[in-house]
Amino acid sequence: VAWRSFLNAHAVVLDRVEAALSAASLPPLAWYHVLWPLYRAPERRLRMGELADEVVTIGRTGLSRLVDRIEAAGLLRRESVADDRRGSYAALTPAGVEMLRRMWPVYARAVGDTFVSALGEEEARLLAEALGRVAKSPDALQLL
Amino acid sequence: VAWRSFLNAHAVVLDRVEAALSAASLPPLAWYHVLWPLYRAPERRLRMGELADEVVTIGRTGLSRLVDRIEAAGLLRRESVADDRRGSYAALTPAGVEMLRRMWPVYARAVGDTFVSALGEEEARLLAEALGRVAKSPDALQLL
DNA sequence: AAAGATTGAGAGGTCAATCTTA
DNA sequence: TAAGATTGACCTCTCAATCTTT
Repeated sequence: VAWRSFLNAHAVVLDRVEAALSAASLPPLAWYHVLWPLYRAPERRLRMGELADEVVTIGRTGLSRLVDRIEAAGLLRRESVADDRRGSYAALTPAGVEMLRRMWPVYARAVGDTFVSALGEEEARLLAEALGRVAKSPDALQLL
Repeated sequence: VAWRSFLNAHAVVLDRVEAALSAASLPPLAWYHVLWPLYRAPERRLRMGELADEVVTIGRTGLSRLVDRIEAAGLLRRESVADDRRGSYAALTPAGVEMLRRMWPVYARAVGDTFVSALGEEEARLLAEALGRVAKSPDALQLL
């Protein structure tokens, strides 16, 4: 029913987005999902755990490896935390900011063309509100 | 905006679904996505290519491997095609039908609890219609 | 040569165990 | 002992190459 359309739409739009990024010789969408929260953060850096909470599409362990790759590409670097020597920051570099600037229009255009354009203004507003509720539904973790 | 809630909702609901299946000692959702189209098909079987078109969340190559595993579990078997010796069917077995029966209530309940329950009746209808349009938007594959 | 499907090599993900610091 | 983060072993997906049949 509604769930089916939801799954299909997700698959279709993501395919188009990745294709658009790839066609522009840009990194995959996951990189954007990491860089963007860093850009918005107070000092343009976040602790790994905080970052993991933002990047909903990947687990804490996968994030570690992903950050490895992005760091190797020079778009962020790890920094140690002053008052807690266990933790580490992921901190955006200037090259990372620049990459965000290049990815954004491609990402936005792909989503606009395939997703937003299929929705009316009013529908988009309604959908955002309804789906916001989904994300906050109670845990309901009564196993078995 | 709306897109963000969409991505979050997708991640949240899928997590819950996989957790519910796993807690019930059932296979992952992808198996359901393969078995269900077979169940609906004329002879409870489809050619690999047709099946790949139904299972939107995976590519043709990944489907080959996935079908390997499901076949090894005895839920389907491959059959040769009478008039085209290149092709092969994936055909549901009785054990496959039984597995669908066991997965369905768990899957439905998880989606119901996290997704449907957060939407109103009217919203669900609207959403299905709007997202249906997304899946059918034109290809727009003017690279670069 | 092209179509249907699978396979080898490699990229990227998870779970459980580990290392370090609190 | 527990918390923050990473690593080792393993699993699954994709791309390009392959095999078979048309």
